[in-house]
Amino acid sequence: MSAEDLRRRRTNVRANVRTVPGPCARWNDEDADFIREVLDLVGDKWSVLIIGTLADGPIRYSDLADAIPGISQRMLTLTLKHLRRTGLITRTSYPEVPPRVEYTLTELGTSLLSTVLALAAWSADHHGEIRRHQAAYDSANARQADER
Amino acid sequence: MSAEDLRRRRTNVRANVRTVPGPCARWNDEDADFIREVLDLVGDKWSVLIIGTLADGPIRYSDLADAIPGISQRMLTLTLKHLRRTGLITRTSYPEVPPRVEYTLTELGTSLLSTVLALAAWSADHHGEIRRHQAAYDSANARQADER
DNA sequence: CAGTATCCTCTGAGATACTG
DNA sequence: CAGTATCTCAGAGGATACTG
Repeated sequence: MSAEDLRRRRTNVRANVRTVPGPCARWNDEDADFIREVLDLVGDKWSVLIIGTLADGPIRYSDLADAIPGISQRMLTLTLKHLRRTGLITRTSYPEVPPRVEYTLTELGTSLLSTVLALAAWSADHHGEIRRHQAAYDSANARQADER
Repeated sequence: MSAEDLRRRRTNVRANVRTVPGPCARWNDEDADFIREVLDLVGDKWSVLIIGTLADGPIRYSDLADAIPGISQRMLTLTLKHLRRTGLITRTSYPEVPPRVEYTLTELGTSLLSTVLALAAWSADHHGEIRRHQAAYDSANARQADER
């Protein structure tokens, strides 16, 4: 299945159902799965940060830890395993003393990175707007709480 | 800050640091925050599904529940609140009997949707490749477990 | 250096029951 | 219809200590 198909397909499914009884369209299970798949991949706290760091070229475990403030060894190791299993990164260990291990972004990983960066860019672009909405929403809620 | 800046900025920061002591670049805190912000927004289990459903036009609470199989009332309500607070959707209640409430995607929400759909499309495109990597990784691990 | 192994906490999310 | 109120639990993630 191709990229452009996704949007088209869901729209079609929706349209089909809508013409039958009324408004009650449902997600195609497969489409929902694709969303779950990416979220499972990049929806966690560290994956994107790691992938972004690897974008600058191969890097060692400890340098990775330094580059990503706040990550615990446990989470670093776990996330690296996860990314490796998915084929987004590769691990190369050099039999030296002291041991050296480098992590590298695969082509698959690079292709994902650019898509994810678009998301971060969206956030950067609309950050102000979002903050304004949140503030408005919160103050409206505070007023409601007062009235009670 | 603009969309194109994001990539450029991080690269610069990285380059600056790299020229000083060695490889030990760190994420700019602000950039990492942008990533956290989107993830907090769409990284959960239901947000994207809801946004995607709203893309077809305003829809009522109960129709939303039907359109998204598996979601609980609690999660639907909670996620709707979250999206509303961020300004991605709006809520309009019509004072009728029985009550009618419609949720509508804002422009902000629409702009996010298209970006997120790109991610889903990526998943659709690389799904096969990912599955192959996972299978390979798992069987390699199973062999290791046997050898022990 | 590059990880494991444990323990612990806290939150995301489901199930169920109730209400304006 | 469109929610709210509780209870519950699994697992994501942190802290700390240990190891090939």
